[in-house]
Amino acid sequence: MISQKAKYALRALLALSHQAADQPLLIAEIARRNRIPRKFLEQILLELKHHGLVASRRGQAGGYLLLRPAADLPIGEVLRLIDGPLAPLPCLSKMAYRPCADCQDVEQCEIRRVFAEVAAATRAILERRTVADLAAPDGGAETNTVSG
Amino acid sequence: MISQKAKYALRALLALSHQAADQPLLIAEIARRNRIPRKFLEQILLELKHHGLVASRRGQAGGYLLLRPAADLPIGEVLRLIDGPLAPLPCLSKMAYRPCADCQDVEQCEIRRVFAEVAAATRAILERRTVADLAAPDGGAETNTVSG
DNA sequence: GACATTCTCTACTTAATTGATAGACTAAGT
DNA sequence: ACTTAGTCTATCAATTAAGTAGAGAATGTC
Repeated sequence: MISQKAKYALRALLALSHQAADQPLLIAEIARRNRIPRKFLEQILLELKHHGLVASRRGQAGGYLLLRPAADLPIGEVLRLIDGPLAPLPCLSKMAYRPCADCQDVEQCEIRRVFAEVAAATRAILERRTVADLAAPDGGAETNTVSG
Repeated sequence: MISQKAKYALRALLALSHQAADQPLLIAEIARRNRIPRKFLEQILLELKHHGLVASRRGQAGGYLLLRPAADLPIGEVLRLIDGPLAPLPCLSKMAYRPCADCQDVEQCEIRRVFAEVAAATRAILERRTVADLAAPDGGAETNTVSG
């Protein structure tokens, strides 16, 4: 299960993606539209800013802006920032590799092999699908479909 | 990430799968071989028993037995018992469907669409791969490969 | 330069979950 | 009756999840 925080982050980024590049969106506005607790959203956006996904301006006419086109922002990247590794086992994570605490030889781990398939499958989806894909209207035209 | 408990459960089931059908395996033995905390393993096996995956005998020559051939025991079934739904969102779970707390219309949820792909992909793997697949020796003969 | 606006940062809280540990209890066999 | 083993319930410490609180710092307006 992805966390509530990650869901909020994705929805916030989606909201920002609808915005013109010189029209920042207020935290309060994003929170209101998406029914996200405002103070919680502040933290989330700040985190996204620290990781370079969004920018912000303070004061009058301030708010948040997306720093990349939504189509260049994979869902997987957002999830990694917020929820940590996509992989189902630490020893399968590309970005945050860690041998599992309890198996002494990673290569010999029986469980690893099967979950490597899962890791590959989810990566294939989450690194291809972007925030722009979240916006797809009626199941129709998606941005990055292989078939189209 | 799958839980430590689920890893233990899978390893325990794998250990049981190597056993003859009339030769129960002791909790203590499974724990020792797989470096699983013994009392924790007791709970896990009990849970698996309550869900009908294994049987047990008490007293002298007691221990645990697998109730189905390992090849009929999908990894996904074990994970569901131990870690809960496989789906990345509650509203995508087949076994434990729940609308997400914060979106009022499930059909309209933007996030849902992309994660439905993830759910389908992981299900495809975890419902096909079984405990028997964990045992596959050197990357060679697996039980359920589509290609072979 | 006061003032309102809006983001920034740090700390805190509360509840649930994870990964265990403890110990009394019950059944089976000898 | 005694030993061997599984059964059940409670408890615990650490971590995480989700959210709240509030002081502070930049920015623009009058």
